[in-house]
Amino acid sequence: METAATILHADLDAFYASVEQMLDPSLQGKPVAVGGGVVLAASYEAKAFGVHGGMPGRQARELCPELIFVGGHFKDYQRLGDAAIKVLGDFTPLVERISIDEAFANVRGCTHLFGPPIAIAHAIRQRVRAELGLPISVGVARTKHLAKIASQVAKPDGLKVVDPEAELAFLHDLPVELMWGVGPATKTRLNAIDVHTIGQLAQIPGWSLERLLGPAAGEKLRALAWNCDPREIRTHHRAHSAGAQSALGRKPAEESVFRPVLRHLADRVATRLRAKSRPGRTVTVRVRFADLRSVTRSVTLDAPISATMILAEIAEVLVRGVLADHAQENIISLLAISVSHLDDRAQLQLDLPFGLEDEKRRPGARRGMARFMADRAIDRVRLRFGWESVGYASVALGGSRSVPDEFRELAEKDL
DNA sequence: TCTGGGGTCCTAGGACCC
DNA sequence: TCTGGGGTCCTAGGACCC
Repeated sequence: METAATILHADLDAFYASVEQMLDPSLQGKPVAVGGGVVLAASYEAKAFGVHGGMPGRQARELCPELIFVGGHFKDYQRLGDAAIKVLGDFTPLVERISIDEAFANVRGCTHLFGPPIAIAHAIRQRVRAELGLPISVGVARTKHLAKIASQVAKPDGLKVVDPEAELAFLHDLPVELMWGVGPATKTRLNAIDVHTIGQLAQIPGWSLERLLGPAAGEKLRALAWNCDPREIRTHHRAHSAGAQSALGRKPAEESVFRPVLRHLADRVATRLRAKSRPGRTVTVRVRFADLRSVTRSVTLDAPISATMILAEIAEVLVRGVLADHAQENIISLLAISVSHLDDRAQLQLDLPFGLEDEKRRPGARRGMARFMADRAIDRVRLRFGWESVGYASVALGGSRSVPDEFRELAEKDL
């Protein structure tokens, strides 16, 4: 654990919206929303009206009549997000990227080159502003949790340093929902016992907190409230799962609906698994009904898979099972496929065509090999001619998707 | 206020093994 | 042989994060 405040948390402000304002100066100072049907990101001017990410576009327009919708320059988001994180990397190799627009860094080892952490934080903000034209907030503290909270407090376009001597004084006045791990449900439970600040949470006896929130969450929040955060900067992560989902609006729960959607989802997921040579053993599907309740089904195979059609068929069997168990539901609003238990072996390997139940142990090697070769061929064609040039179900779905695939790709984590 | 997509972790019960 | 304990894996659901 660090003894000095050398952990930085850097977070680009209203990232997508800021990029749009930078690319088109006429948008500066104005309420901007990226997206259309759904708001993917809102500028600070739009947030002042109550507009926020995830909100339906219609509702956003009602809150803010002069709201300007822009299409979204997804390639630029990726490029500029990478460039901003790279600025951190110019100071230290100890960088942990959290998402497209956010990262931790530990500057403990480079202060002799660049000065104290506050000077480095200042330099990072200036460089991102000068070189990329984007506002970025930075928090500096002794722990990741505190650095993250500091950057939230610093927003927008600010810098906040938490001195090691003043940590609890800083932390305990803040509302509990600023803590990492306190979302709407936990906030409601804490508020119900009259806990509103992190300081109040810190005063709750451990056993009481664990009874309220469960052993893991209780212990974790109590530790964080007393600023015991042992987490180190981790420079490389391996993903534990990969998935894709698609909101459907309201569609009948019929094969003609779910089959093409599942193929498209399986295609997206399996292609990523193959690209990283990380097949997985557990297939999970999620079906959301009209009332937004959702049900999951999963199966764990004896061998990992990454072939598109095998994944699609297993997903289909699972979805049929869900629908059979909920025969009274005839409208579905979302389908999802996720593959977990990803193979950790680095080397490339062939897919074995395992299916469900009795198929679980039956090789059927010829069918599997044919599918594997077909997938490889499609992967190669796409590499040269683009995703839409060939595929199983993309054409059938073309255009009907609510969110552009470019946006989906931004959210994908490296496997 | 129920709206999009890609992830992580925790819980609880059951099966199974030692 | 009716009585203990520990560990691992699987499944389903929930909360949370960006």
